[in-house]
Amino acid sequence: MPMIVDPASPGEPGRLRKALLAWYRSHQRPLPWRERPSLYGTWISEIMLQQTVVAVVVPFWERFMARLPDVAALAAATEEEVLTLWSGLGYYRRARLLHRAAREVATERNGVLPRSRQAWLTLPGVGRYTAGAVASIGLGERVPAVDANARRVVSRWLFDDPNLAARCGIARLETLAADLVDPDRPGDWNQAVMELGATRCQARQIDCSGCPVAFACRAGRAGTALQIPPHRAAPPVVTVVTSCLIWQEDDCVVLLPPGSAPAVRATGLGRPLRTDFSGLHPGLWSLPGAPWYRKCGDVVHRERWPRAFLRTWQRWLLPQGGWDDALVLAGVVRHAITHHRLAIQVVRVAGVLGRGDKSLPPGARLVGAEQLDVLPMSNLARKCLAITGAADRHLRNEEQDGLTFLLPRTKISRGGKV
DNA sequence: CATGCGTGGAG
DNA sequence: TCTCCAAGCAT
Repeated sequence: MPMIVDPASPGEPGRLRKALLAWYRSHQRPLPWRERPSLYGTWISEIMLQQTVVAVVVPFWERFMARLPDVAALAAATEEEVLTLWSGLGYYRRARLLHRAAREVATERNGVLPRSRQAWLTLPGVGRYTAGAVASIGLGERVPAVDANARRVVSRWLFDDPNLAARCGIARLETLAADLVDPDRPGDWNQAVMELGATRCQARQIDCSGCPVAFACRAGRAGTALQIPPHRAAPPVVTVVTSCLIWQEDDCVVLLPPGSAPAVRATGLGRPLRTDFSGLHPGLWSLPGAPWYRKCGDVVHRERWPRAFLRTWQRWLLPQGGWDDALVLAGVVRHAITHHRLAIQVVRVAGVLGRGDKSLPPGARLVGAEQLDVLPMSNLARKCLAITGAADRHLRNEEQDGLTFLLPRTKISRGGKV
């Protein structure tokens, strides 16, 4: 690798540091974890920020910190409590690893958080980036924190040739980035690099004329910044159709416990695309659901989905038949999960118990509206529930006991009786 | 090293 | 409506 950090060119590190830190001081956003800095709060914020935009994280961080203000409280909490606080934020494995890490700190470190990047790296859910971020921001340790933003920004500073930049691996770039970290303000430095990447130096949109450190940027000078780093081809989008059931009894709805397999398997829709959901929404409660089926452009298939799912649910709930108007297609919820685009046929039924032989599936719970707030559930499930008005309170974003669920605006195609 | 894992917002 | 993606990590 021919590229070596050259502090004297494009600018001595001192000049680069001074310019970027000055910009950061006047441009940084007043985020809550910056206003009330603590090692624990920094840790929580960094886990929440993984692959998540700042604006989404803020209310979740506030709520989490109010409920579980220190590592002892987090370790003492149940996993269900932690996941409830995480509900809606996504990537739920982060929450379980965070909880596991807190318990590890409590039992194996006398409740004291690690005091170095090296030690942070041993905790579950803490990788190279997060360890560097927490150690530099929370402990003042002079270590790099190279996320996607930092990688892009530093690559552009150091390389003008996209091919050379592409061949510089993350480990190598981390070494190069380490030499740039400001010795006196490593936390501010790392945040400044990321903030620049998030605002002025984005992947597909750059503002070199407004950049405070344009003088130190080789790619900017060469006009190659937008090609660095090379963007990877996104996996092809897969369109999927599935169904879930809103099964009401009195004022309650049936929820299945974490880890439940699909309750039914539809016939007439071909081979399911996916039946194993053990990795999706781990630890969360869910509505009774069906496997995922690949959506074809075929009009015939499109018309078959609602009826196929209705028949399937009917057979599951009322095998004795003779109650044909009980099931209603309440609507279609659209939701994206990674590269999958889901169209979920939401089917509703009420008052099954007592009319037939059907009983609750093992582990299932009848949950009232007030309980929905204190159970860990995905936003996908909440969007489906919102269709019926069973979760009207969610839509009004009312607070209960310090918890506020921020449901996204959900577009729902209303269905009728079928 | 490739893949799976959520979600909402910007363009 | 659709594409792209945003402060990664574990496996």
